[in-house]
Amino acid sequence: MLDAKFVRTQPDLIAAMLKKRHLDLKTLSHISLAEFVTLEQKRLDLLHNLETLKAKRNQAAKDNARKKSQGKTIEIAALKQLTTTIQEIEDNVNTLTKKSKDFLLSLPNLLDAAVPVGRDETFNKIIRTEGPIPEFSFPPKPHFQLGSLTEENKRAASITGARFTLFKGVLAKLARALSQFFLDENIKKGYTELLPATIANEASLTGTAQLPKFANDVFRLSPPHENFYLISTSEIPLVNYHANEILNEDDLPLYYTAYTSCYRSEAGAAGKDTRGLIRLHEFHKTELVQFVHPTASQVQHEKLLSHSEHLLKKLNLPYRVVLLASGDIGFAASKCYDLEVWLPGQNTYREIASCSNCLDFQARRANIRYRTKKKGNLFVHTLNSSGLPIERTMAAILENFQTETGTVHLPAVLHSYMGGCKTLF
RNA sequence: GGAGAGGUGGCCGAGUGGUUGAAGGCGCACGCUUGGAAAGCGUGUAUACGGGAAACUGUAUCGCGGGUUCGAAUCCCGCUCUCUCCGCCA
Repeated sequence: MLDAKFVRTQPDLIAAMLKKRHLDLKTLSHISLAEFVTLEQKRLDLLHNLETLKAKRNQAAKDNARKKSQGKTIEIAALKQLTTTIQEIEDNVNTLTKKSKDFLLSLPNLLDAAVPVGRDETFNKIIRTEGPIPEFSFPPKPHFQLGSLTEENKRAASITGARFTLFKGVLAKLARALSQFFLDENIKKGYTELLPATIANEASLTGTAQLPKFANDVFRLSPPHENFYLISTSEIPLVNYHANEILNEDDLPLYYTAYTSCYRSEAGAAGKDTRGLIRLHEFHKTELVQFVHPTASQVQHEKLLSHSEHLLKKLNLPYRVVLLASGDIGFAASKCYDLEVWLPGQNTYREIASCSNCLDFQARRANIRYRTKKKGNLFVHTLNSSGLPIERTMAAILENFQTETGTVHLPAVLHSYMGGCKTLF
């Protein structure tokens, strides 16, 4: 969420940001920027009016208290009328305040100056490419044709449905090994491990900005549990871990990591990536979240990126770093790097991690501040990155390290996590 | 699921209708004291929004939302969370 005062005093900057993002305000909100500015003006006028009347009432109540203690009579009729008037104006103010807040919640974050301007992902900027692309003496297969994945996917579909998966034997063990490996490495980098619930409430999803705009992308429980949602990422519990808190300035930065299941409805993705492990309704992911001092967030963003990259490097997976364009970047992010891993079976790079600096956008929504000695309580900056998703990493391992006979050589760092097993299938 | 108790500032804790944004304590900051430290003494110490160049000032906030009242931390209703006991349960 952006600061109300900022939006009403500099609406042109908001308009410019929306244009860069190629977003039409009409699709976000039923009121325009100009209407918001007049709405705010009206709200502040009424608020001033209301506060004057309340001051009058408070003074009268104090006078009455004194009179009563002196045994004098109290004049009530006029004050009764005053209370009625106050209630009417207060109702109006509340209505306007809610409209104003709804509008602010529907606005995406401001963009960093470094974000490439462009309509879609074709404008993303490739920052660097890491690791040699493997060469095969045979046509490399897509991951879903390796091992027992085809068969297990059928079973998963019959148990649940499309876009669900199931692992058996060594693949189940590989998933487990990866989760342990990721958590261990993240802890080494200074992250504190959390194991949160994978259901969160409406306030938490609003805090990280999955709500109100992206309600279609998440699974919601049925009544009477309609205030509960399945988390689409553990960023939700990790960021909201400190919701409504005032942190110590000296404690920043705070690092958290969690391995959880993640649930996504993939509402707009019909027909895309229908086979294999790339796009699932339920997948597993280890996530990285940082709460940092505003002056440090640029530097921390690069550091966070290096933490995600570290995992890919340890696994010897070839990847590239991409800076997302204004039309492709997420709602809450002001600047975002994607890590894209090489998938030989598809002869392309695919997103495997998303590393975002949200500035104070989420902190404002979730009310996460830090205490300063001189400047009062200020909003922290939040950053998040994948560290890493299990299924997409498995797909990358299977495809990059496959052999002509169909076996797969595991990266050395996983051998101990696999109980000494070095080759799959 | 049943019964009960509770939610007050950074923390602990008083307050059951009236100049209470809230006693007292702890913590913290600054000063005095000391060779130095501790103790002691003094002063200060919530947040948000609005107005003001500033000093300062108005409003709101005692879990959340409603209600009663001239006036609510205090009374009433709903919700929520925590704790204790019972039941059930991985």
